[in-house]
This record gives sequence, structure tokens and C-alpha cells, in this order.
Amino acid sequence: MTGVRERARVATTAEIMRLARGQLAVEGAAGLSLRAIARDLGMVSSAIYRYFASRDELLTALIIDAYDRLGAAVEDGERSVRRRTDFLARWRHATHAMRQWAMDHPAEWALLFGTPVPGYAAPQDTIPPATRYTVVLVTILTDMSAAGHRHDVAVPKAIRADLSRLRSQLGTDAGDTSLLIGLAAWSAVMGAINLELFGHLHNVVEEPGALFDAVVEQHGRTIMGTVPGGEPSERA
Amino acid sequence: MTGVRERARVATTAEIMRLARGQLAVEGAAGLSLRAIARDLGMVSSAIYRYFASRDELLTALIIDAYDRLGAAVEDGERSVRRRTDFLARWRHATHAMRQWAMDHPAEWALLFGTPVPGYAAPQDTIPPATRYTVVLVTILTDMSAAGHRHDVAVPKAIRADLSRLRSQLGTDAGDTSLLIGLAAWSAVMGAINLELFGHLHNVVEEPGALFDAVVEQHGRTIMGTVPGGEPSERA
DNA sequence: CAAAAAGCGAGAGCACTGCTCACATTTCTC
DNA sequence: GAGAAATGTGAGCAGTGCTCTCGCTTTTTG
Repeated sequence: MTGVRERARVATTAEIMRLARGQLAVEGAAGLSLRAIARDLGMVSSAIYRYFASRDELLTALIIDAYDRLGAAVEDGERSVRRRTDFLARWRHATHAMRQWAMDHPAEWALLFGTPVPGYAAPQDTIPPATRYTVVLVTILTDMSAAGHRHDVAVPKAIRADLSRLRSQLGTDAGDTSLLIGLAAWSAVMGAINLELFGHLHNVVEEPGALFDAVVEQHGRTIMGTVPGGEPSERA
Repeated sequence: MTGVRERARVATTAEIMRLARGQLAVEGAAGLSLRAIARDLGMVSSAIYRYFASRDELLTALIIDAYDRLGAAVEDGERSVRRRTDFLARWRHATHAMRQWAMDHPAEWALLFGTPVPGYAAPQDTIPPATRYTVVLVTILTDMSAAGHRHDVAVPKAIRADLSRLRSQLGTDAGDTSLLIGLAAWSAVMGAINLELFGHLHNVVEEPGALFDAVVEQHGRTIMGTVPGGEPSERA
């Protein structure tokens, strides 16, 4: 089955990815050098092209890999909440897992959510892994919807079509208000992480984690909404 | 006074900046090529270094310039609100000016708020222009505070020191709750713009403008808070 | 089992990049 | 007008992504 060549190929491919991730962490996406990887590998530069047809292809592999590891981290974080009806805790854990992963892998986070590499168009196969962490968030919304949580926010007409398309696309029962609030919360969380990671909180806030917590709590409370017949969902 | 040389120098410098902005728009920050600029200018590549000591220095000039133009755009947008006590309108106009400027100058926005250029550390002189657009936002908060608007949000202990430092640094009277709510709103707005600009709303939302509006409205309502003695300003 | 095919690494080469340096020319200042 | 400062030239260094040809080795096929 696994011939000598086949095994060597996967090993070399993995090693290239490993070195590339290392470079990414040090230099960022712009500093990703195929030649440097080849050098570290003890190969001549052109040999790399047997494994990745281009720099962009290696970039795609790194992006898919990063999305996947982020997704796994968020899944793990959210899953660690035992009381599955404690939606606020699930929201907190999911978002904290996002931030933690971002802080632990800043260059990879930047690769995913920072400035797009100019001239690079992410191929279709990045989409499934890219949705992985969002599925966790959407599932919380869906479960809340099933548990009877409701929101009363004005939904602008202009976005209604998008929301109903999203609903079927995501396969959720969450209503327009829930979806909209979820999108807004997502925005806020991504914004807070990016501001911190990209250095815009320097000279603004010494404890970015505390600001992040506040953002998460504020939107968490909004997301909780009201469950009809139950007391309003209090708590900080 | 203005000798031939002096005049030629500012003209050439301006021309370099103009060409650089053009390149930025097409290729992004990573594709900024001093040699290409020199070529377009009809000079030999090394001559550029008489005007900018390095690529980073040119980048700094571009960043300062971009911050300044963004600041002016936000100022203009916010100033166009005639009823200065209509704080919601001021918030709407300021944030819409931000988004509009981002959409009109995506590469420059990315330069300011996207992935930091690796190995590049923005020097101190970028700070004043960087604060320009934020001053507009803070001023709205300050004016609201003076008009008696209050918020009742839990302020985590961990961020209190930051908030009081911020208050004196910004020279505002806004309370902890107001500042915190302002920071969160800022986060959300930045997040929404970046998600849209960096392509993360593709296949999610067809009308990113409508989502942005919803985010602005949601936080706008929170920012409004309550003015004691006045009717409560609705709720989200 | 031998021949053909496919995979892989080496090395040279192209066009590009940021940046440095010695040199000539032009402009400003004393 | 002489010296100093500013400016442009052109060669050169080290680096990049990528292509192509050439051998060698492993795998597949008849």
C-alpha cells in the first residue's frame, strides 16, 4: 500500500506546513518565503514546487488548517459547558475560546481575519472549515430559539431577505431578530479581538481582556433576550 | 524664499505619495514597490531614497495621511448634523462616514486597521492623526454626558483603572459606564466594517450596509441611555 | 521481469524587490 | 565665485517567486 514515496510525500508536506507555520508566526503572511522553507528543509528552492504549486497554494493549505484548528478550539471551549441550557455560559466560553486562540496564534488569526492577501482569492475549499467556528455560535442561537428565548429588536426591511436566506442556509429556526442580534454580536466580538490583536488598544486600555469581557457580557445579555413566562435572564 | 529646489522637493514628494496611494489601491500594502514608483516617475530607483529613507518611512507617511483624511471625513460627516443635541444622529453620521471612507479607500483602511505590516512599528507621530476620528466619537459621548445622559451597565472592576485613565487622557467628563459603552460600540463598528471589507460577509449577507445600520442602531440606542427626568429612550 | 511512466531533487536562469555606494551634476549659501 | 549641500545615475548585493531542463529513483504497466 503505502509505498516509500507516498510516505515520504506526506512527511515532507507536513514538514513544509510546520516550517511555514513557524515562519508565519515570526514574519507574518507577507514574510512567508518558499526559499527559506526549502533551505530549512535542506532542499533546493525549486523542489518545494513538487509539493505546492505556488505560494498561494501553500497559503490556502495554511488557511484551511488554521480555520480548522480555530474551529476545534471553539468547539472544545463551548463543549466544556456542562449545563447545556446555560446559554450565556456557552456564549462566554465560545467567544473566549476565539479570543484565546487569536492571542495564541496571532499570525494565523491575522491570516484568516486580517487584511486579505492582495491578488489572492481564497478557493472554495476554504469555506467549509471557515464556517466551523460559526456553526458553534449559530447552534447556541438555535438552541436558545428552541428553548423559547425571544428578542424584540427592530429588523430593518433591507436585511430581511438576507436573514431568511441565512436561516435556511444555516438550517436554524432562529427568528429574524435572533439572527440579527447574533450577527451584531459576532461583529462586536471580531472587532474587539482585531482591535486588540492589531494594536489599536495600545494607549487606550491596559487590560484588553477586561474590555473583551465587557463586550461579551453586553452582547450576551442582549442575546439572552427574554424567555416568555420565565423571569428576565438577570445575571452578569 | 522658496528656491527651485525646495519647490521641486515638495512636488516630487507629493508625486511619490500620489503614486504610492495608487499602488496601494491596486496591490495593497504588501505590493508597494519603490522601484515601480521610481519608474513611473522617470527616475532611477535609488533616487527615491532621497525623499524617503526607506519603504517603512513611506509607509508611515501614507499612514499619517490616511488617518488624517479619515479623520477629516468623520469630522465632516458628524458636523453635518445641525441639531447638535440629536446625539443619535451625530453617532449615525460619524459611523457612516467611517464606513463610507473605508469603502472608498479599502486599501488605506486596511493599512490602518488591518494586519500590521510585520517588522513595521508605527512611530510616535502616527498617534495624533490616529486619534482624530476617535475624538469625534468621544466628543459625542462628552456632550451627551453634559446633557445628562446616563447608562446603567455593570462595569467590571478590572477595567475601572483603564477607564479613569482614559477619562483624563481624553479630557472628558463621561462616566465609567458611558466610556465602557462607547468602547464597546467602537469595537462593534470596527468589527462590522472589517468583516465587510475583508470579505467575511460574502455568502453571509448580501446587504452589508443594512447589517452595518443595524449594528449602529443597536449600539446607538445603548449609547443614548437615559436622561434623568426625560422619558426613557426606548430600549433594545 | 523488463520497459515505460511518473515522481522527485538539482541547478541554472528570469524578472522582480529593498537598499547601498561611489560618482557626477545642479543648486544654494557664504 | 568658491565651497557645501542637495539631487540624480548606474552598478551592485542579497533576497524573492517561479520556470525549465536534466538526471536519478520509484512505481506502474505490458
